[in-house]
Amino acid sequence: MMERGEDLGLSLSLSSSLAPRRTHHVAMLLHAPERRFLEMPLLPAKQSEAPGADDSSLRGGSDDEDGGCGVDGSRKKLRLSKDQSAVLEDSFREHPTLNPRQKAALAQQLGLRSRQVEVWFQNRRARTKLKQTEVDCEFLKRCCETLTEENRRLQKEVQELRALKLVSPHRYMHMSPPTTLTMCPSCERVSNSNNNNSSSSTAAARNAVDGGGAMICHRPIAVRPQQS
DNA sequence: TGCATACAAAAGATTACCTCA
DNA sequence: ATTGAGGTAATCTTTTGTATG
Repeated sequence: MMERGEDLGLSLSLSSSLAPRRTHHVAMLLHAPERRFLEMPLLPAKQSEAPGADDSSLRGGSDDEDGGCGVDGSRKKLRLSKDQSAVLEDSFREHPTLNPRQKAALAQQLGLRSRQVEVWFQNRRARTKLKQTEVDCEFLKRCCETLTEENRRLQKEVQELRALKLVSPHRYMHMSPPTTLTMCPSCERVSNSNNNNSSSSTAAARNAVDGGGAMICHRPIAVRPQQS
C-alpha cells in the first residue's frame, strides 16, 4: 500500500506537500471555521481574474503549494485539456494507483502539480467504482425480475397440477414430470427437471404439489430419500 | 510479543466551480 | 439573461496499513 522507500526518495521534493498534512492533523482538533483559517494559504494567490484568464498558476507549478484559491478564498477550477485527460486515462488503465515516482513523472509530463494528478486518480477511482456499482445493481435487478417471473410461473404450474390432481388423479400419477427449472436454496444451483435428475426432480415437483415443497439439492447431505 | 502512537495513503462523502441545454 | 442539471476538480473526513518506541 504505502511505499515508504519511494517516499523517502522523494522527501526533498515532496517536503512542501507533507507540511499541509501535518497541519491537517493539528487542525483535526479544531472546529471547522478555525480549521479553514489554519489551512488558508499564508500568501494569497495573486490571481483573481476571470476563470481561465491565467492557467499558469494552476498548471505551471512544480510543487504542491496551494495555488488554486483566489484572494477571496474562492476555488479556481482547473479544466484539463483533452490531451491531459487522455494521458491520465491511459495511465489509469495501466495502473489505477500511482506510486510517488509515477505521480511526479506524470505531473511533470502534463505540467500539473502532483497533488492535482493525485486528486484526478482519486476521483477517477471513485467514478470507476460508482459505475461498477451501477452495473452490479442493474444486474441484480435483472436477476430479481427473472426470479420473480420464474416464481410466478412455478406457482401457476403448481396450481395447475393441484387442479389436475383433483380432477383426474389417475392421469396425474402417470404424467411426465413438469418442465420446470428448480433452484436449490442450499447450494443455489438450478437444474432442469427433465434432465439427469429426472427421478428425484419428479419427486420434488410432485412433492411440491403434494404439499411437501421439496427442492432438488446437489449436495448429498440435502437429498431427501424418495417416498413411493 | 503485544500495545499505543504517529504517519501516510486511499476511500468515501461533500462542496463548489463550470458548462451547456 | 436566467436557471437547473450534470460533470468533475478540489476539499474534508474516515478507514486502513505500516513503522516505531
